[in-house]
Order: sequence, then C-alpha cells, then structure tokens
Amino acid sequence: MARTRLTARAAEAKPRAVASAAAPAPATPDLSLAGVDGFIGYAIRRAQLSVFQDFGERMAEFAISTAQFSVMRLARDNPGLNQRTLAEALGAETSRMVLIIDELERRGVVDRLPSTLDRRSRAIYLTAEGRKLLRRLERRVAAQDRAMVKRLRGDDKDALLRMLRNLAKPL
Amino acid sequence: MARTRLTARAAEAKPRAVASAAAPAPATPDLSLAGVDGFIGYAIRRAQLSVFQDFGERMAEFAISTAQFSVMRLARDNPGLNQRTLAEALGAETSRMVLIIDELERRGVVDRLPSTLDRRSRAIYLTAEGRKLLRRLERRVAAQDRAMVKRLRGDDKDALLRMLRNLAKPL
DNA sequence: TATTGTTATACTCTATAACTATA
DNA sequence: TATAGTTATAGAGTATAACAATA
Repeated sequence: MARTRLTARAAEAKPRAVASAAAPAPATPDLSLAGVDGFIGYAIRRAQLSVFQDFGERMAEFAISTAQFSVMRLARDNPGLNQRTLAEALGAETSRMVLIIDELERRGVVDRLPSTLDRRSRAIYLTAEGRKLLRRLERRVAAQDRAMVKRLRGDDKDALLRMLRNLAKPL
Repeated sequence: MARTRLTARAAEAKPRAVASAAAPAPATPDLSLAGVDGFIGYAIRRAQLSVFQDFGERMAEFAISTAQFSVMRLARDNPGLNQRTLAEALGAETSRMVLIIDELERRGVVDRLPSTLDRRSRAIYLTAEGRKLLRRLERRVAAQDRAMVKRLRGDDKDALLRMLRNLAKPL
C-alpha cells in the first residue's frame, strides 16, 4: 500500500478560472477531510485497509492471505466440509474458493478427498503439515489481534466486534 | 456480492481416507466459524463488504463509487487541490486517482484546471453540475449512515468511529 | 535531481456465465 | 431439474515502474 500521510492543506479560496496547486506544507497533522471521515463506511474502509496491510506484513514470511488463513482454520475445525460450504461460510464465491484451495493444496496444507456421499463434491481436510503451519500462523494472528486491541486504547473489543457484526448482517 | 448465508453444518468426524460432503441442512442459523469471527480483522472485512455492497445498491441509480463520492466531497470542500493531494488524503495511489478523476471529468462533475503556481499540477474543482449531483448523493449517503446507526442497536457510533480511526492509524 | 501527472502492466478479488459430472 | 466443482472471462482495485513536463 501507499503508506501515505497527508502533508498538504492548500486549496486556494475562490479562483474559478486558473488555479493553484497544493502547498507542500512539511508536516501538517491531518487537514479537513471535511466530513467523509464522519461516515461509518469511510472509517471502516480505512481501518480495513490498514489492518489487512498489517496482516500482509506480519505474514510476509509465509505468503498467506487472510482468505487462505480463514480456510485453514475452518478446515481444521470442521474437517470434511466441501468447497461450497467453505465459500458460503466466508462470504466468497465458489469459483474463488477453487483458486484458494488450489494454492493450499499445491502447498500441501490441505487435501481434497472425493466424497463417498456425493461424488460431485470434494471434502477438504487439513494435512499434518497444514496443522503445523496453522499453529504458527495462529500465533502471529493472535499477536496481531492483541496489537489491535492495544490500539483501541481502552475501548472495548467486544463492543467493536458486536457493532461490526451488526453492520455485517445482511439487511 | 454473494449474499450468502451459511446453511450447512456437516463435516464428518474422523475419516482420513475417503470423505463426506456437507449436509444441506435447510435453515441452520449460523454454525461454528470456530474462531475466525473472533478476530477484529475478520469482523472488519465482513462489515466492510456488507456496507460497501449496500452503498453500491443505494447509489446504483447514479453509478457512483465510494472513491468517486469521497473525491467529490473533498473537491468541493477543498477547491483547487491537486491529484496527488487528493490521492494521499484518501489513501489511494496517484495512478488510481487519475482514472477516478478521468471518469468524474468525463461526466462533467469536476474540472481539471492548469495550475499557475506549478505547471506540472492540475487543480481540481467541482463544477456546478457536480455540486448539484453531490447534494443528491449526500442525502443518500446520509440516509445510509443513519441506517447503519440503527443497525448498531443502541451502541455508540462515536465509539465505533473512534475505534476504527485508531485501527486505521499507521502504526 | 525530484516531483506531478500520466500510461502501462500485473496481480488480486469480485462477479457471471457456462460446462461436467453428478444428484 | 438442480447442484458441486471447475474454467473462463471481465471488471474493479491495488501496486509498480517508467516517461514527459516541470520544478
């Protein structure tokens, strides 16, 4: 990501014909976003960007995405789920889940086994290697979550989760 | 988006060889996401997905994206900013801002005027038509924000914004 | 030399449609 | 007929690099 900080205030007063540019003020704190940052949607987007970038940096060593991590958790705790169920649980498309699991299978962390009950579907299991990797990932993710709680500076994580879940519910 | 609801519980107990599929349980409430939904990052992602989809539906008539709306707000309240400053304010890449403003200019809602102070840069202004459109958009966005506050069911929007902003701050 | 706007490229994610093999 | 997995495709968004004009 960009990792930018707003440094300019600029914006001339009225000129409707020819205009000015942004003043390169050295280290101005923030500036008037003039309202957009008062919207819940905007605040969520900025937070999500920051949190996912942080996740990417902490997981760079393993080159694992948030989606891949979630699938691994789900596969370990609900062995034998099919791809459609995994996709629905995480709010992804089944076609996307195919690619995610393709990669996890290629890395040897999950197995796709043919189902005996429904020969169209494939049951997903975490391999021994997958469980090992997942344990390492979980320590990192737990550390990130603790770091985020620290950022909350005394505010209640449970209240945050409750609010976010209420916003996430389909209308 | 997918607008999915988890309907299966499934997942057989141990079978390491051949496996089962997900049971098509009719209307099971939710099921064990077994932990991922206890992470702040996961909760933020799901909320962001839901809120942005809702935004898209409410703005379908105008075919305006969240980024375009934010640029219009910023351009109205800070007339004459250049593209780099707009990009930094919204956490976007300058190359992305070019495309966003290309489209806004094509629709006649913003003007790109040459700067007299720095002939490399272009000052962005909302047109009269842009201001008119923005007023209509703002009513819709305000309505969406009110709808989200309702979803909070008594929880404090200010607390939510404060927490999200703290999470969004670059480490 | 550095910066602004721009173009181009690539990769991820999202969204659909279509196909196959099953059911 | 419908469903699971898959493939293909197209569109957003993200991230980089490079270039011209200008500073």
